[in-house]
Amino acid sequence: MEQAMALAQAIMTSLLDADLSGSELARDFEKSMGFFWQASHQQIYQELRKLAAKGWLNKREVNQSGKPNKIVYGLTLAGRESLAEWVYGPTRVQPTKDELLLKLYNLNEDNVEHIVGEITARREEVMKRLYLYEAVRRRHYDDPASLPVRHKGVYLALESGIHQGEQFLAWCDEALSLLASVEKRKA
Amino acid sequence: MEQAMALAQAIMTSLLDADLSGSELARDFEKSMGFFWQASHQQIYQELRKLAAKGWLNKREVNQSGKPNKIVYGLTLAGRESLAEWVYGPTRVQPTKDELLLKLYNLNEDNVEHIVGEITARREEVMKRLYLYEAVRRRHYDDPASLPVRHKGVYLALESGIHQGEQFLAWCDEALSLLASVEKRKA
DNA sequence: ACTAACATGTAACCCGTTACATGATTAT
DNA sequence: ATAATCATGTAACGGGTTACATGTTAGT
Repeated sequence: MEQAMALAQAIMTSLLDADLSGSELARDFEKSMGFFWQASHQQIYQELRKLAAKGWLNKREVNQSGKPNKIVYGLTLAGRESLAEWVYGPTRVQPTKDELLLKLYNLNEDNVEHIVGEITARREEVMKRLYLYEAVRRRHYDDPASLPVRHKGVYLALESGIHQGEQFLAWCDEALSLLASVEKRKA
Repeated sequence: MEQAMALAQAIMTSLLDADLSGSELARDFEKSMGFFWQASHQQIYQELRKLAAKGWLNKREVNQSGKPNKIVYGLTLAGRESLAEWVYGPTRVQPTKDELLLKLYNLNEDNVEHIVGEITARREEVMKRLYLYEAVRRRHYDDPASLPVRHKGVYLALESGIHQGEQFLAWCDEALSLLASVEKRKA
């Protein structure tokens, strides 16, 4: 039934604490679990319909003042049970595909400069996201050991994102310093 | 023309140094660039046909003693030029989707034990790959600063994999130590 | 002969992306 | 009115995965 990457479970997980509409979910994916899961709104609306048809979600329309109505989805009991079971199933990882690393295999005197530029730009992006994550950590997860169990899990996921970011910054610095010598030699 | 992740360029990059057959490419993807790019043999055979049709690769059959014949592909001049241009195009990243992090959002007293088991298993896997990468580094990239330009790029890609692995091990340790307290409290 | 490994494929299906469409509300 | 934003979709396309198919060589 579930062959592909678990978008269904990602959505249901987002609904653990609060009922959300499609557009809210799409925004949530960018912010909360965005660093290890992404989905477009088209994907989400489609999946929501499937999940509702399976009886794992229920839907209700909500009037909003100043905005068009939204359709809010919530987990059913069957949905919660299915999600709880899913945790014991096989775990898949879909490793990163990064064209930047591929480009590095094609490095030469002509394109060093361009690639150095790309690395620099990526470093900036990652640093910005890292600031956000660390702000969240400081605000909500100051004392991890005292958190309730489930929040410990969320904290660890966030930590994973922070570690990855820091690792990437360190790698960028190493790369830029190694490539600086190439650029000089070229000049 | 090229909308999706650059499998075509990944293949052509693998053919920069040596001509290879489909099955050799499939094996190469697992070993050399496997940590940031993966492709099944079905995907590769299909893409090879497209690339040959475009005139970016040429093919020739090679007799092997003790094995069935293989069809070896090599870059044409047009292929090399197209690859060199591609480096200046936009760079896409397809971030990791990791169900383990998603499962962490669903952490509770009942499943902690299972999740701890999964983290431990993943730690083992990553450590094994890390040993391989570090062996390669020690053997071929002992003195990065003195490498020819393109090998500097390959070295940096490898370094990226090593950094990621080390970061992941550190994260596992943090996670396991935080979750150990949960398991004890449960007992 | 039979099995196992190697090498190259084909076909069906589904997921995810891209592009486009529709209606509601607010602001100017 | 018109433009801009929000919210919810539909449709087409292509890439990737899964399952299956075919032939070759080596070993027993």
